[in-house]
Amino acid sequence: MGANPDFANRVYAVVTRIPRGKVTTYGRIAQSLGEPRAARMVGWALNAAPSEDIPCHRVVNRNGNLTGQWHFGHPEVMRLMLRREGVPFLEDDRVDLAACLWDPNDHLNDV
DNA sequence: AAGCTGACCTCGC
DNA sequence: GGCGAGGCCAGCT
Repeated sequence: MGANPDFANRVYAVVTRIPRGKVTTYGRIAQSLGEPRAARMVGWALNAAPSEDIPCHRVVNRNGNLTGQWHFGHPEVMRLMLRREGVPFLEDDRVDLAACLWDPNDHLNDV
C-alpha cells in the first residue's frame, strides 16, 4: 500500500459498513474521514482494495454515476451487483442516490 | 528525475 | 448558473 495505509484502512472500514441495497459516494467517505478534499484518494484506495472482501461496487461518485465500472472487469458487473441488491437505477450506469444513499457521517454511531 | 494521470470533490470567478 | 483551477497522494511513463 501507499504511505497512508491508515487512510485506506478507514476507507475499507466505511465501505464495509455500507448496508446491502445502499450506496455512498467518494466525497462522503472522504468527508467522514476528515478529508473532504481527499475524495480522489478514496477512489485510489478502492483501486488497491480487494473487491472480494470489500463491496467497492457500492461506492459511486457524487453524480450517482458508476465511474469505476470498468475497474470490475466489465461495466455490467457493477451494474448487476448493485441491481441484485435492489439498488434503484435512474439510468444504465446511474443509481438513484435519493433513494439508496447511505451517508457514513449519518451512521457513525449507528450500525 | 520530472511530470502526468487518476474509481473525485470543492471553491472561485 | 456554467466554466476553470486547485487540492489530495500515490503510481506510472
